[in-house]
Amino acid sequence: MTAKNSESRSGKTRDTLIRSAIEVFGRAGYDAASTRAIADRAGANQALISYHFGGKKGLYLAVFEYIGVEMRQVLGPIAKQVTTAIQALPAGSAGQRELVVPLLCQILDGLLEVMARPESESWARIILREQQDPTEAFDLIWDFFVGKMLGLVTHLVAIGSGMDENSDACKVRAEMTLGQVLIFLIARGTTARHMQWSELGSSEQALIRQQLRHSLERQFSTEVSPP
Amino acid sequence: MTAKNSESRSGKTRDTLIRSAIEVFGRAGYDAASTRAIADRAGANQALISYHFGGKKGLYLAVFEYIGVEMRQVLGPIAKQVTTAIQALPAGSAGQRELVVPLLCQILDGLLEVMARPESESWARIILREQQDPTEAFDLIWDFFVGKMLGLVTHLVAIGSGMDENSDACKVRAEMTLGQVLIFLIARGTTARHMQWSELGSSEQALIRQQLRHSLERQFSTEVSPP
DNA sequence: TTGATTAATTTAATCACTTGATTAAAATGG
DNA sequence: CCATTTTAATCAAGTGATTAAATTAATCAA
Repeated sequence: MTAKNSESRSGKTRDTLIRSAIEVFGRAGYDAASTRAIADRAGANQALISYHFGGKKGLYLAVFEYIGVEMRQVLGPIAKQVTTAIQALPAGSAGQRELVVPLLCQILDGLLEVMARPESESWARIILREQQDPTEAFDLIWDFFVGKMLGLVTHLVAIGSGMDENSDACKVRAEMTLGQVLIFLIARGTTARHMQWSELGSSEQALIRQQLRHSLERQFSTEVSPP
Repeated sequence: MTAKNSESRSGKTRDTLIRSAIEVFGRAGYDAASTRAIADRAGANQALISYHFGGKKGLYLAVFEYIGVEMRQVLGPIAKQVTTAIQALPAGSAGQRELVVPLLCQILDGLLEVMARPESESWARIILREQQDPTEAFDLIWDFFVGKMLGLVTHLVAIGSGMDENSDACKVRAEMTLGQVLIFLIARGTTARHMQWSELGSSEQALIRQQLRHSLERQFSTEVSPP
């Protein structure tokens, strides 16, 4: 196989096409995004999509592969950090429970920051669309993004709430926790009107983080909760 | 204007087309949904879409009008019930604060129930899509669905948390609260894998409601929260 | 109750246009 | 020179919209 590195001529074209495709797919959705629009934005010939990716669907998959790699680079370190922080303390210890809220904040803040970046706004849109009708493309990011991050959150929620990590109740609780921050990425239309925010800038993110921390502290404080 | 009631021949055709359009738009999205597919599913001629709605876009708007009416019928009573319950008690009273969690549950349970119904699964998909790129169609449901329901939640959160109802912090908190339940409607793909749920049936909804209540009680219990 | 008249509705055919993919020729660079 | 990559032209299929003809149902006169 010829090198896919972005140094070669072929590699550069692939890169440009993928980057353009992320924008167009994100804005229009898979079906409404025309290969011509993608090629035009990339300053490339339309036929190159078939040549390099085998077709529109191939390009779409390449986009998810690309996003998966980028996402791993940003969220990977956070995931590792959180994992080691938990494992550093004995399971069930009070110290571990005290870590739950700050670690949850760390994960959710990272998620918010990554997905709210102007560059990755298209990511969020693409993933959200795929989310509603998962195709094979979803597999390319599920393992890490959802599997790993959601798994970590579930683990933390289990520690913080005393629930069994493998119980449905705990998983539900974990998704609810994620929902508290994801809502701002998903319901941008509503947020824009409700808050009269034109963008999800740093000050808006700070406010969300602040309220998120309050909420998490209330939910997973170290006091015992009623059975 | 000739009657639009579903008794007349014209009215029946309009009704059938709208119902079919909800399914097709929901499954495929606006662009990917072809007028022929909509007409076929409705057992009608494709040209009738232009005749009755002026075109594809007109049909799309009619769909939102339809959804808006239906949603009002289901959520309207809940909204009224909650409003009167709050107003029955003096503002700032302890009794009012005690109502916050049950009333929030009532709203969110209603939302979950409505949007999780098999018939309205398509609604959720259409609204979510529109949410990401709001067009004029969004206006047809914003006022009630988001404006009113979100407004009520914001009001309850204000009472429960002691925040100023008009502050950004309170609005953020309200959206976070809604996010806890909406995530299950939005991230079906993730939920399906994480929980290994094939549908959002009554037992699944019951589990969500239960955890939701726990979470809300922790967040908005009557104890004073730190400033 | 008839049968003709008329407007509203439905149908089939066709319009110009865009879609994703393919092809053969041209260009590029090692 | 030659393999790789890019280009322009073309394909069949599908798009939303429009048209004129056909059908339906209601109205009025007898």
